[in-house]
Amino acid sequence: MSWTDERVETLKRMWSEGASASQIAKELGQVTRNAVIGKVHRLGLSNRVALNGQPEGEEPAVAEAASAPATAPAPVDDEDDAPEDEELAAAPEPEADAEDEEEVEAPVPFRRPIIPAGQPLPPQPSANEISPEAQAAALAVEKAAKRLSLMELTEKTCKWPVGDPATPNFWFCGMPVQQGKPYCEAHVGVAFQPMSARRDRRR
DNA sequence: CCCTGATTCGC
DNA sequence: GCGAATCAGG
Repeated sequence: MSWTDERVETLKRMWSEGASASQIAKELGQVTRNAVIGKVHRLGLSNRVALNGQPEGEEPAVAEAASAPATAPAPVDDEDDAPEDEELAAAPEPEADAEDEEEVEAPVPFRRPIIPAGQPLPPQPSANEISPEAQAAALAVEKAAKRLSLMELTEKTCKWPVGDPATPNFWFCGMPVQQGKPYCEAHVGVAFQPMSARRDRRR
């Protein structure tokens, strides 16, 4: 497969839309994400986000606006090609944690100590040693959790158990796991408490 | 371990 | 020009 005009166009479009190299590669097919990245660089449309200004000497310099007297048909009134906008290229940043908590003392709603058969539950940290922040985060996630059954769990779903396993109201969180962890971000937060944080937390 | 883009260099 | 291998970061 070679870089036909059509494929290059698709590449440009998706890249400008913020798609990752691997996503683009999958869409195009027959190419790897490395090929996509390489092409992106050769096309000169690299840095979607301008974040530099450091050791490397030159870089901004020229914007060859009219330096293409070659056989290239002059693009007339296209909205295309405007490499001058330095201010543009705002990276979509879906990071938004609206944490409005005045009462950090969460009343610990979960935890149902009644064990059906006598087998110990998985090492759920007792509520009194979870940091309030982590509790709040977990609580928020559990409200929006996917509520998966055991059979629906995969390597990529949060395996945090919620509820009493002996009742129909038992389910697993199911949110996207944090890389390498069995839980989502919020539940990682309650599962892995730093020693310093859980130290001396009275009930 | 999963992913991201950046860079290098033989082809 | 191309892209696998590698690097560097999250």
